[in-house]
Formats: sequence, C-alpha cells, structure tokens
Amino acid sequence: MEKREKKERREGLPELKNATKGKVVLRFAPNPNGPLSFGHARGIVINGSYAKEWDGELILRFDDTDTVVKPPLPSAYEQIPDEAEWLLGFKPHRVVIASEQMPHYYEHAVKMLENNFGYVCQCTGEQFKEFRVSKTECPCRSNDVSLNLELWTKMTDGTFVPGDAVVRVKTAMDLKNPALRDWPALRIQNTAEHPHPRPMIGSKYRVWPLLDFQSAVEDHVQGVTHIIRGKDLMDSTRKQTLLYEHFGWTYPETMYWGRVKVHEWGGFSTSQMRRDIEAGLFNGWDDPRLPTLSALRKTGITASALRDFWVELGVTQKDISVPLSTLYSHNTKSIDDDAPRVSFVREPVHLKLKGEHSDNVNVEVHPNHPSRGMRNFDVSNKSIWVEKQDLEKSEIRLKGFADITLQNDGKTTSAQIGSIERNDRRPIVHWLPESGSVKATLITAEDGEIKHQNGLLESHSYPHGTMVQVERIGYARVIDSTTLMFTHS
RNA sequence: GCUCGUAUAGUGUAGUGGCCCAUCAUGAAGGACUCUCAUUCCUUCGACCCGGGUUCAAAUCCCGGUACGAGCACCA
Repeated sequence: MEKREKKERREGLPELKNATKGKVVLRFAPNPNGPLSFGHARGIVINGSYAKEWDGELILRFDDTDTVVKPPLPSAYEQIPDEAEWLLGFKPHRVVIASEQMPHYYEHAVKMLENNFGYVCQCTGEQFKEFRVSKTECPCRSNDVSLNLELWTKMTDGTFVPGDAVVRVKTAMDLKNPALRDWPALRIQNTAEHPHPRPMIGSKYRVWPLLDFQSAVEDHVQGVTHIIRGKDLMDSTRKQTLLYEHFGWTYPETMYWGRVKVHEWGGFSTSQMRRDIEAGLFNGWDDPRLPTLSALRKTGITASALRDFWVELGVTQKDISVPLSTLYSHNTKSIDDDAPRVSFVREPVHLKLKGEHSDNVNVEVHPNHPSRGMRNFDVSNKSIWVEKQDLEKSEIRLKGFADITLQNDGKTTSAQIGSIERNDRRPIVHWLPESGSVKATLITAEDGEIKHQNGLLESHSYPHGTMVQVERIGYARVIDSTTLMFTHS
C-alpha cells in the first residue's frame, strides 16, 4: 500500500468504530440529582458531536434509579434538556427516563431468574464480600428457579426489606477481576421513607435496578450502538458484557475518556454542591463560583467555546488537568469578533478639562468593524472620569480623544489638553465623559468570592446577555444597563 | 491487597514500525499592526516516563520497572 506524502493531522474527534451513517445511536445518561456540571458537558458534547457527524441519534437518559443516596431533583428533569440543547445547538433526539422504564427492568429480571443466570441472594453485603474475595460460591447461587421466583415475589411485595435480598447475575466466581463476580443487579429501596420525587413514581416500586443492570437493559431496548463514557465505568462494561452474553445480545462499541480536573477548581460533586447550596454557601446552581453549566453560561462562556474545548481534549484515556485559560481562549475566539467595546471606569476620579477641544468625541464600537458605527462621548461640559490607577503618570492619552497633562493644585486634579493627534508613546487610558456614563457594577467571582466592583459604565442599550469587551479589562456579559458579569480577561 | 487502565513540550493534543532530529493548539518571551493590557499576524522556547528485548528500522510491538488514575457499593 502506498503511503501518502505526508501524514495529515487528524481533525476533530477520533473515528467511531463500526459506525454506519444514519444508524448510530448514542446516549448521555446523567443522574438528575442536580443540573448539569462542566464535566457533564463532555458527555453531551462528545456523544452529541458523534451523533451529528454520523447522522445518528443522541438519547438523553435520566438514570434516576436511586432514591436514597442520590435522590433526583425534580427541577433537573426540565433543566437538563434545556441545557443540553443550549450546549449542542440541537435537541437530543430522544429522552428516556429510567424510572418510567421499570416494567422493562422487571421483565428482564424475571427472565434472568427463569433462565437461571440470575438468582436472589439473601446474604449480607459483608458475607458476600467474603465469597467474592475467596472465589467461593454463595449458597443462594444454587437456589432453583421456583425458589428464586418465590423470593423475587417477596422482594417486590414488601415481605423483604432493604438489605434482606438482592438479585445477582451469575458469572464465574473465579473471574480474575473480583469486581465482576456475581455482581448485583437489583436491590430493595425503602421507598416509603424515600419515595421517588417524581409523583408518578413515588413509592410505587420497592425493587430498583442498579446502574449496571438498568443501563445494560436500557441500552439494548433503545438500540444503542456506541457508548462513550468515563473510564471509571470500564468494569461496568465488563459486567454488562457478561449480562449481554446471558441474554444473547451484542454489546455496543465502547470508548472511554479519562478524568479531567480543572486546575482552578477543586473537586466538585453534584451531591456536594447540592448540600452546599441548601446550606446557603452558594446562591443557587448558577452561582458564578460553581462549575455548573448554568453558572458558566451566566458568566458568559459560550456553548461553542465549551464544544471546542471538549472536542479538543478528545477521547483519550489519560487523566488530565487543564487550566481555565484553555477554555477562556476558546471563549475569546468565539465572542471577540462580535463583542461591542464599552468603557468601564473603576475607582473613578473626576478630571476637569482645560484647553481647546471639540464638544464631541467618537470612538469605534469595534475597532475591526468600522461599519458598526461610533460611540459618541459628549465632553462639552469639560468633565470626565478616569481610573485612579491611571493617574500615576502625569502624561497620558485619553483613548480616542487627546493627550493630557495632569495638574494637581492640591485640591482638585485638572487635565490640560495637549495634542488632539497622538504624537508620542504615552500610555493610553480609557475614560468616560460625565454625561453619558452611569453608576454601575462589575460582578466578578474570584478565589471563591463574589466581588462587586463599583464604577462608572458607558451608557448603553445592549440587551441582557450581550457579550461585551470592557476596554482594558476583559470580557463581560450584560446583565442590565448598570450591571456587568465579568467573564475573563 | 486483588483487578483494570494510562504514560509525547508548562498544559492539552496528533502520531497505530520507516514520511518524526515528532503535529496542532494553548502558554511564556520577543516583534508587527492597533488611539484597549483586546483581536489579528510573525518569530522564538519547549516533549516521546525508565530499563531491557524484537526488527535492517520503534514514540509506535513485547517484557519488566516506576508514576498516576479507576473498580472491588444493596451510588450513578
């Protein structure tokens, strides 16, 4: 075979194995115990991008089968699809809610018992752990089918309580990997005390499937062809493959990604965030200090920046730690060309202008796009504001206006207008006219703290959500005419 | 402890035996442009974990070591 002259650098995501255009089905399966976080975005972006690339489908599946340890948050069922759509630019093709698929799971559980590749185990967790490590078969494993079915009834009808019994999948007890030996498929939950938060479900079921069983059955029912998920679920794949063999099904193609840590963020789990929010440590899921999708969105990170970010990281199994600057760089690329320039003066100091100048100053809305027009500053009353920090030098240039020399008579500072044309290398500073500026706040979230930087903002009428570039400061998202949410510099 | 996985510049990433004295991005430094510390453009810096082996040839295959991560939950 002839080699090409030069190896091309692969663009985008690695190729999907065994994929047929139009026949690819992928899924993203979060636990709706909270809205989506930054990490979830990877699952959506990667699976969604493949679905799009292969003209296939993306299923959004709510894995809400735990009512005790990670109880679902009702609002998440509404919020997650919205967030997924925002991030992807399209709606997931199907939405599946595991708690509504219980009949499927029961049906397959019974089939598993009837065909004798599953059994009801009445050992305690500790007892079974010993069997698992010593590779010995649990006594319950030899239950005959009718006994298993009878015990199953006791699980479902409430005779048994949580801890009394679980349904296990038969594997070989001498499997090399201890994690796979006779793994548990369904267990009993106390849904009287911990009802499922969805009123339709509530306390209707006592026996609930565990992730590996639920996910395995659901993937088959939905016709999933490719599973791309974190490598922490590698053993899950192996467990599920064992179950698929029992059922005579073929397991989907799988790919994994490694752990991602963002250098600036600590470890955040959805459960922990939920506790912290409920404890009042944060102002809700979209608190800008939180790594949730809603917070990122609120602070001005765009969906396309998030998509580019995750696609660039790809689907490697390496555990990585990325700095936020990588995300910001993508974000700058996605917003700068559109972002109108505005002036925001922190710690404003008033200056009286002395000398000759015109009454109006025009500066560009966007320096790279003159067609977007000019911003007009009225300086007829000779009063302007500049940042205190910029007053360290006495020779400065007011951006787009004039060179000035500062004069301090001990009480007030005035500015002697020098050249209107720029004719030296003195520092250029941004400024605002007295008329045409309003008191405003720039909200920043730094070092786990929300800060409100007061100052003066150029009057504008940009709608809520507009991304602007605050000259010499950075990018920000317009909240209202007097409030900006800082994005990054 | 048992099991599984990963290891390319500061950070990510491409590379599946010869095109590789290694790709692209980001970062840092310098410069051009610019009436923003923005954008854009240019230049520079900088890496195949270690040790064996297979081969005419290894970042790429094999073995060992080391490091890091994950699973071993009646969580997802």
